[in-house]
Amino acid sequence: MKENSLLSDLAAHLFSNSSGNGRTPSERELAEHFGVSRGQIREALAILEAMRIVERRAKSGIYLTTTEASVEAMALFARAGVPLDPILIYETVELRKIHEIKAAELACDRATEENYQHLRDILAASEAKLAAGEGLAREDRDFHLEIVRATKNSVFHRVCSVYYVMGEHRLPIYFADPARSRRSHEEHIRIYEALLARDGNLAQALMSAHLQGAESYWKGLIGGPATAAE
Amino acid sequence: MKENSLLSDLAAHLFSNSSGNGRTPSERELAEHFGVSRGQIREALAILEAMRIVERRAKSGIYLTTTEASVEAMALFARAGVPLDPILIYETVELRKIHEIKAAELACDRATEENYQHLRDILAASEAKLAAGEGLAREDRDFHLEIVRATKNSVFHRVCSVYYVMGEHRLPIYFADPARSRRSHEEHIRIYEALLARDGNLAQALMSAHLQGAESYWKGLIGGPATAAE
DNA sequence: CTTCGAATCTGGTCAAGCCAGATTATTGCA
DNA sequence: TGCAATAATCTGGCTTGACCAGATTCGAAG
Repeated sequence: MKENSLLSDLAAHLFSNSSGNGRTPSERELAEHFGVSRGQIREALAILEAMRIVERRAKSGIYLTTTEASVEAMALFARAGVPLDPILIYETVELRKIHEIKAAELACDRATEENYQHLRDILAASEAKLAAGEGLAREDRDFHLEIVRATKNSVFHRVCSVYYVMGEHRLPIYFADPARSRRSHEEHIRIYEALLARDGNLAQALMSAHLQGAESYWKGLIGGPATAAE
Repeated sequence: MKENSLLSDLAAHLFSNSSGNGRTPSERELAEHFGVSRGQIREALAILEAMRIVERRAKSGIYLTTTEASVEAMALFARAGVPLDPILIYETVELRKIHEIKAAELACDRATEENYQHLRDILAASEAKLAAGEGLAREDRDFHLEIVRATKNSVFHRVCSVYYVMGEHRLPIYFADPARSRRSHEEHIRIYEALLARDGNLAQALMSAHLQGAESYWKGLIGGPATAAE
């Protein structure tokens, strides 16, 4: 959709065309290689530098940062349309479990009427989508993020948002199956009820079971964390 | 240190000089306002757009994205030297507790000899720093991140790295107190021993207590989550 | 083989300009 | 007066060319 092909192409090119010391081709060379002006290259490099993928040293050159790519980088790449390594998806699901189970617990203590209203709205929208035979990708994201929002921890919400940005291209596939969508929706309803009852233990358990579904799905798809087979 | 003043200045300027529809001044106006060329402005805008703070519509204008700032934005701002809202620090500490307690548990199952060796190296470096009367900011970060790394979940590690980037300017203050540094170091040792013994429950408990110290510190400093004073 | 200075390279920055669609102002008709 | 068609203007996207000054490199002198 909103792809920035130069950004990802450039990143790929830098990784494969850097010297032993991590120095990459010069801006001028890159510009020529990609058939664009230096300005375009500089703009992309500015982003890459902000992501800490690259370091620009004045009058010296551009160097790859040895640090592994940051979350920001992952998110930005995802937003630029760069596909995510399957193993990262699995890891992301594991993290989601950690985050969202805890979020469900905290939400039981901190959720306000506004949160509950939003959740009801989202569930109603889900119902409508299901009736229309459409996927629930957006509603699923909204539901889960609303629970995180109910923790009243904005950083928590921001962090979790990243997952959904990264999974933006894959969620629709997950929800393409009507039966899965229906089951997911019903689990959401039960989670909502637990939250409303402010039953922390139940909410955690339900959320855990709910996310287990996603985990098994991805595990089955990519062969687990240690045996990632195409 | 690595400040990009134009980036933060520009962001601030955009927020206060946008029309009702979120449209900001044009690139040419911004260039003139900041006394730089359009190229500089475009580079900064590219980053702001990558952070989803701004949207550039061809032949139309630059518009503020209504979405609240993303984690990437927070991290990038932090890296650019923009101070963090105190309330966000408190929220970050809460999140750290969620993450790192779980990380300690997982690390007990998954840590390899390499992780243990790194932890030992870090503890030794801490000892040296303490003897030299220096702060432990870097070693503290390394210790905690190594435990996260031991979970063998790279996304987990990336997410947690963001916290330390955001707290980069404040950690040195925390560790300026020798007594606090010493106590922190000793807690690290005990956590390491629990990890080595692969005692998940103990590791969790120790990590929880350890982070409680940081939480109280920040809570005392900013007056808690709901009563942020000054 | 080392040393030191000059030619070259590099990122940082600026200026001026063209393009074509979006936007806005203006004109002219009903 | 009201509105629609038209022209002038504005805007981001992108390119070319140039200058600076420190980093780097390379070759000549010792």
